[in-house]
Amino acid sequence: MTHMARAATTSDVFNAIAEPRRREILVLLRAGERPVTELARELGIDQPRASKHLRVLREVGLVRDRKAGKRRLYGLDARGLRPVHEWTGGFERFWSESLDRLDAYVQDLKQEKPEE
Amino acid sequence: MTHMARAATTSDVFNAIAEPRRREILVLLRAGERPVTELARELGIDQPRASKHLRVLREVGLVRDRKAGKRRLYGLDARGLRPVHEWTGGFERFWSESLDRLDAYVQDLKQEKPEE
DNA sequence: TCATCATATGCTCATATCGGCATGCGTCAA
DNA sequence: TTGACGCATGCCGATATGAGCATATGATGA
Repeated sequence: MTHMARAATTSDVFNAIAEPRRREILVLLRAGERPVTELARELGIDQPRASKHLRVLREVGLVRDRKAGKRRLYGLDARGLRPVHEWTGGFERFWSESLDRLDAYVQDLKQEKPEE
Repeated sequence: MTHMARAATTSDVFNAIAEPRRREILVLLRAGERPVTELARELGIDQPRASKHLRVLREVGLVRDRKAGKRRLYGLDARGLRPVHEWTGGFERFWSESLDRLDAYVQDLKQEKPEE
């Protein structure tokens, strides 16, 4: 406990979607529920890997699963993505409203003028 | 090289913002440029840590820096957040348009698996 | 009960990080 | 030139993962 090292990630949506495969899974699930095997096939990865990614997604609440006979269907529950969308949205004015401001910024850089 | 292990993360925006501190830094920078020392103080962390996080943010292009005399001012360049905002936006209909659909879904769950 | 299909887990290896510290480097002012 | 100041890095320790494989668990139907 002396060294805290990493910050325990897999229980937070931001980290869950930091994994490319997991983002792919979420995208695939927009088309509807699917069993692990099919997802694995569509992603081109083996079943254990797919299951593990799904587990992470389930733990953060981005997917839900339900048994369907011998299989287990995974479905999307995108509500957890809303906070991410809103957080990034908080920066919208910085990328839309100010292309000119960015230009000005670049000008400042060139002039090397101190300010604050 | 037989084992690929992890997928090289810190060169992608999704991973950059998966770190809480880094998100805090971006938020702070919305108020304007700041030198590392000040950011560190505002975050309550030491300077080296702040510098490292800023480095990651710089590498993915979310912040820019410019020398200002003895100091180095870091500024926000949120353009890189736009893709994240748009990606999550692609799931918007799944969290807004269908609260009722979700309810129905939950009902199904309860009926098939009445416990746990 | 048993064979089989569908999934979830357990383990090991190789890495990517993050936190802490100590230290190197560059800039400015006296 | 020298010393203080502001930052960036290097290194080490601890740990979270992800890939790969092998195997345990569950559920189904004969």
